[in-house]
Amino acid sequence: MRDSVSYNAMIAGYSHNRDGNAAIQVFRDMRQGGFRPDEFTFTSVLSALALVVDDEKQCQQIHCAIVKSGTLLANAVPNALISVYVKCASSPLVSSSSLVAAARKVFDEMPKKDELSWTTMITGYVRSEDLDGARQLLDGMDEKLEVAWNAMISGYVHHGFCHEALKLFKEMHLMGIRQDEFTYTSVISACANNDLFQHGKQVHAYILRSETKPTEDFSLSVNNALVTLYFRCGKLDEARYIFNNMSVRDLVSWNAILSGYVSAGRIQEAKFFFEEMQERSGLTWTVIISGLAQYGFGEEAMKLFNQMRLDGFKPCDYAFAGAITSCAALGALEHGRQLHAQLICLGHDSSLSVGNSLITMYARCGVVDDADCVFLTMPYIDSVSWNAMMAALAQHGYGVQALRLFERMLEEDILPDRITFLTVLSACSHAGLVKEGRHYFHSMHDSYGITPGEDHYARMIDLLCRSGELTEANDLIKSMPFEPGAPIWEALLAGCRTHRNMDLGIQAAERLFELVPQHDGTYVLLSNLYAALGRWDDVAKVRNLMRERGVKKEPGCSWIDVENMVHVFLVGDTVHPEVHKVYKYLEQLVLEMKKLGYVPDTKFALHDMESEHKETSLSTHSEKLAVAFGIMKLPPGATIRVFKNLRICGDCHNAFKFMSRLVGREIVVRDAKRFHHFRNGECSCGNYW
DNA sequence: ATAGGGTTAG
Repeated sequence: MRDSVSYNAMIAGYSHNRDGNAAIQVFRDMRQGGFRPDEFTFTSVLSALALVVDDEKQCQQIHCAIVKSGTLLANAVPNALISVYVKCASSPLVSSSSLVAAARKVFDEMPKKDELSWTTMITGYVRSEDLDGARQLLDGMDEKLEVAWNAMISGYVHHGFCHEALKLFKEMHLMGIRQDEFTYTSVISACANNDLFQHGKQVHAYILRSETKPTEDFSLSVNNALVTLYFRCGKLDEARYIFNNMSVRDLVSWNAILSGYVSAGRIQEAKFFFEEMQERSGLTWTVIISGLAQYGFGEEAMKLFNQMRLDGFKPCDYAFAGAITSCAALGALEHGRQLHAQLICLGHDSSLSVGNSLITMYARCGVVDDADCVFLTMPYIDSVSWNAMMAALAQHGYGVQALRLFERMLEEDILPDRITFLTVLSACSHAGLVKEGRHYFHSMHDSYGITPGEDHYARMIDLLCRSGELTEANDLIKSMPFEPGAPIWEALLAGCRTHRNMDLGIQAAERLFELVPQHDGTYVLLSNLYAALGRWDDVAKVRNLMRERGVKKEPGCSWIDVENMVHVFLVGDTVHPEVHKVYKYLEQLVLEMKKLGYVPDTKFALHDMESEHKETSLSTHSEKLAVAFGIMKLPPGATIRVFKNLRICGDCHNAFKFMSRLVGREIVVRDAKRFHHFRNGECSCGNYW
């Protein structure tokens, strides 16, 4: 036979071990056995219920039982009851407002509220996003209760009201309320996340002045927040200094220094710290994976994504987004599809960042339709989604559709940002929409108050140059409120090459030689400009200049995904195991293509900067090798998707038109700038690239 | 009962 004391002990035991359901079951047994629950029973059972509650009825039932038992007068019981209502309110399945109101009723009826009552109630409002409700309660509180103030401040920070948080922080100081590490860390991160670096540094100075005797825990958490603050304001050395001088570091410290270096683009340092870490969390992996993906280390990112799983971590949606971004960069369509399928199984596919990265992945792998499908089926979208989808259309030459999407975005009252306009301008550029480009370029400032940056000017100049408006482009450069940098001159030089404007082209090249003497692109463009005019002596001069200055041309490199394996070909490749078969096959193809009227562009062969030797035949271009390999290996009718690190060569572009007709297949080539879809002898870029 | 470390778009 049990007595009520042993029931209480069992309930408390299960509850302590976080087994809420078991505790509740014992509670039911106890009541069926006719035992009267007392205040100790209810405090245990309420903390058990808080672990599993997801339904308003459960709250009401226990509330009712408590009222009947008359235990509401002991503060521990109503406090725990408030806490259950609050927990239930933050469950996604219920409407929180009535639950918070019920909690508030319990709170109001308490004759003597204690610190816990106030804090729990205020946290309840914050959790259910009722910041005004929380604030009213805080303002009506006579006690100087720092925990409640901290909860309020962090509530403001998490909901983006960082200025309110800072105001409250000052007020707290003026009212002489004790401030602790919770206060400081919240305020520092508010500053770090909202570009309020001056405020952040003031807070730092204030802490240094005001602190009496910092405990170990105080220093640890405050320094963790400070490391992030200094990274965000670009003071890498100061962040590192704080980290180095910390007497104790925990996982948060290491993650802070890791993500600091990642977001500063210092991948080498990030990798170093990642390797050094003794303990890692899911977040650690997510940070390094997305960092590697973003800065062009796709293979490494994928490797770590797999390793993360082997280490027993379940990747969160952000980690998946990083892996998907890697697939986008690598053009690993099948792998990307597999990740997508896994996400659907895991139920993560409604995540915003996953959806956004999928749009980009499908687009950068050449299948715009699938990108569009993701975009259309996402349950929530934000400006990133719109930008990603517009970019997808723009890269594939669907300029008009991209602009139509932009107009729809405006109709739906989504505010365009700087990236939106970058995308809009490149959509115009890829599709030759000069008039539209001019209009949007002006409207970004006039209608949306966004000052065009150098990158916007560069796109605009690119657009003007492509359509032959070199004078207007030059005027635009002169009208810029800042000194033109490399991107501007590059756009101008590229345009001059297309339209054979020698004077302007040389002018641009000279500026580029000053600004970025080691950049191989300048030499290539200038040499192409000379070649276009038949000035072979000058072509040779540029080559010599390049050699003298020790500038190396980045070798052309193309790759193709066949059966989930990436096959890489370099220009004039001799490394790929099957490359000799590929050369033979390509020769046959060229013979057949000549019958259809293909004439190899020999000018290109002689003066192309990509080939080391003038005699080298055109067929050694890496994109030709990769496409030929694809035709050999992929099943009949399958689309050939090839990726190239540089821009596609003119002769290859011509050759692929014939090839697509000859073998009756679609050939999709992604080069450094955009996509080319070859189908039935035509290219989607309309020779405008 | 409150905090400190993150992501996707060009």
